[in-house]
Amino acid sequence: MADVAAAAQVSTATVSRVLNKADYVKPATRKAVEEAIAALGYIPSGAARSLSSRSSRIIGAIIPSIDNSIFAAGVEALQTHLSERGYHLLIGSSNYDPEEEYQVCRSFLEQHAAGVIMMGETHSPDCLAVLERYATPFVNTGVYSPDRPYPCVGFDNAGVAATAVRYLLQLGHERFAMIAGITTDNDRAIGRLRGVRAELAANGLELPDERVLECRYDIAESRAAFRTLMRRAEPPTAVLCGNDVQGFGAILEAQHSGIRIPEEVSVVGFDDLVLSRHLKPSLTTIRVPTQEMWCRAADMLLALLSGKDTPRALEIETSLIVRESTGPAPTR
Amino acid sequence: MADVAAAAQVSTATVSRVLNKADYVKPATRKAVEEAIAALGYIPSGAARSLSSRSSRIIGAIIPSIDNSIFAAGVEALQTHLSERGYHLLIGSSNYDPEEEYQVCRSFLEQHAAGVIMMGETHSPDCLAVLERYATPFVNTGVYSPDRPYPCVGFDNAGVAATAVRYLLQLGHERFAMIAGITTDNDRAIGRLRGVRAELAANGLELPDERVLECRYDIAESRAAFRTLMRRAEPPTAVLCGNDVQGFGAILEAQHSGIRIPEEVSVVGFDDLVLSRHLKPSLTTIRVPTQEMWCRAADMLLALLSGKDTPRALEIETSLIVRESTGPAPTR
DNA sequence: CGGATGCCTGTAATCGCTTTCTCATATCCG
DNA sequence: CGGATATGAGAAAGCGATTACAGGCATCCG
Repeated sequence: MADVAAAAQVSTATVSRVLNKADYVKPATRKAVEEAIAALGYIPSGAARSLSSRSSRIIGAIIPSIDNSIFAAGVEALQTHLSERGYHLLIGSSNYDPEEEYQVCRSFLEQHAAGVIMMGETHSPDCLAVLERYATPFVNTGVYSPDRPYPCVGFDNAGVAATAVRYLLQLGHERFAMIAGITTDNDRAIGRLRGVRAELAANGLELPDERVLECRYDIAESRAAFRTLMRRAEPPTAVLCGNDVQGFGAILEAQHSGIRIPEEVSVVGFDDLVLSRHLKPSLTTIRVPTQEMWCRAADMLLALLSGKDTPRALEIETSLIVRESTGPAPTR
Repeated sequence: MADVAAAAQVSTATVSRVLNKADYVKPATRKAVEEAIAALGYIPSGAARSLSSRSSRIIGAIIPSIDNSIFAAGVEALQTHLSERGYHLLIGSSNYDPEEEYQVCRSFLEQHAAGVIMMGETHSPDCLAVLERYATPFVNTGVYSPDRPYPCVGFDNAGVAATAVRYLLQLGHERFAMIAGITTDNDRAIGRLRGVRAELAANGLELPDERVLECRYDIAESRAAFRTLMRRAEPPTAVLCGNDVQGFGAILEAQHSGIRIPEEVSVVGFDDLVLSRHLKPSLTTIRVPTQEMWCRAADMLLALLSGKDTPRALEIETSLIVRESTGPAPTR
């Protein structure tokens, strides 16, 4: 920076002013500084900046697993969105484990992250405490809980899952099953399962435990789960999946074992991944505008950072996309 | 840090020594400091550290697009691998554009990245220059060019693609087509196409331009490309895809338009994504151990950073995975 | 025409750590 | 037992920015 200042015949304070677009700087001076910067190929030190300004342009995002289309698409959108606003994205994955999430969070704080975006609202007390202690704002995504004190951008997983159930009820289904995500420490998975249960209960139907199989968002495991369900004495006529990947597992397993979808059994996914519309049969699912969700979460976080006032809970619209994998309940 | 030092009744220099695991510190003193750190919930400032030590624990990775399973899996593995070694991963995407890559690279340098990992070996001169200027080592992944001066971890795209061609030739195929990735600024896509062309030429066969369709790694575009190829007067009996996603497009399009794979046409992918084994027919492809590739790239970069000596070019083993999507050439 | 005002720029302290000296103490050996 | 050698710990100088604070110089107005 001293070199730039010398080259432009100004002080480092002025260079700093030019860099930060603030304050008064005479156009001619500004130009001289900018030319010096370009000529010297000067890149300001982010470390020094954040040290001295007590703020950084780094945002951390903690994702359960990047290796899942839904998160990958979100991270991609987030990265682009942030970089357009001059921020950098630090990523970490928690593997759905609050303790790992806490560790990642600490490492973000170590890097002076200005804010953090996390999935869900189930965080370890330590994690919340350390964020609080370092006065670092955060936003929960994938959930919508206006009554809770934490900023969030997402939707009501239970309510949305209930929508899918209502649609299947209209089609005359009565024997339901669910391939759910692992519910341990995963409020989204829990919410979806709860929503399904509640809506069925409201219609006098039950979802017995043996009709709920939890598995990871993994095609092989989901295929196995679907196979297990369909081999039961009384197989379900409708299978709700916790996520599209599980829906893919169901459809692919059906293709392999000759089960006809939707004639024998209807399948509904959740997320609307790109592949869903291309499979045969295509997958009926809940569309979640992932990219938008992450960008809105970033916006909210940036607003929080700059002290702008912003709603602290934002609901993202989801919609049921009916495709080929669902149909009327088979008549026995 | 001063608080910690005070609590442990030592100087900040000693706290620093404890933190950096170096130098001599009496076990008792070390323990006192560690307890003080834990008691105060102290998190050292990465910015101050890198400012003062002129080195950071940040590695930047520039990926063309995170929203592609192959990169997502790689990034996931990379993040985990680095975090186990005390490093943080900064990510950026280039959209296959060298200029964007350069900008991302600059922003990494701004954050004092200790090293950078990039895809491929096609980088803008500016990018190379700035990395050089800031003495920041980098590793190219997805390519293997032992003769070039830049560290790389990957494989010979042309050579590997040729393997797939040889296999198809053995099956009696003579009319080939290729759904290639967009070759602009993408040396991997170029290499694969070149390898296919070369191997065919070596066997007296030609791959005319009208039998090569470039499209993005996107199911919809690949479906369209496959459809176009198969509607030709003389459709190919073997279609090579630049990537598994394009292979998925081919298989899914075939499912929809009633084209029988492999009876009418054989399809080969590249990468061996998870879905490949689950589609029906399952996709014959080249397996690329992505996770391993990224981890080895990280290892090489860390070795470069610590001055350890390390080979500067590492070849990753790929293998042809024969599945259901390929078979003998149809007899006319 | 003098002082107030506003615009622009410089000086220097500071951010939280690392690291080089420097020095005190403990250990060792002949 | 004395001096050389390790070992352990502190003092203080930066690292490269930001940001009060201060001050110079036009401009403006009474």
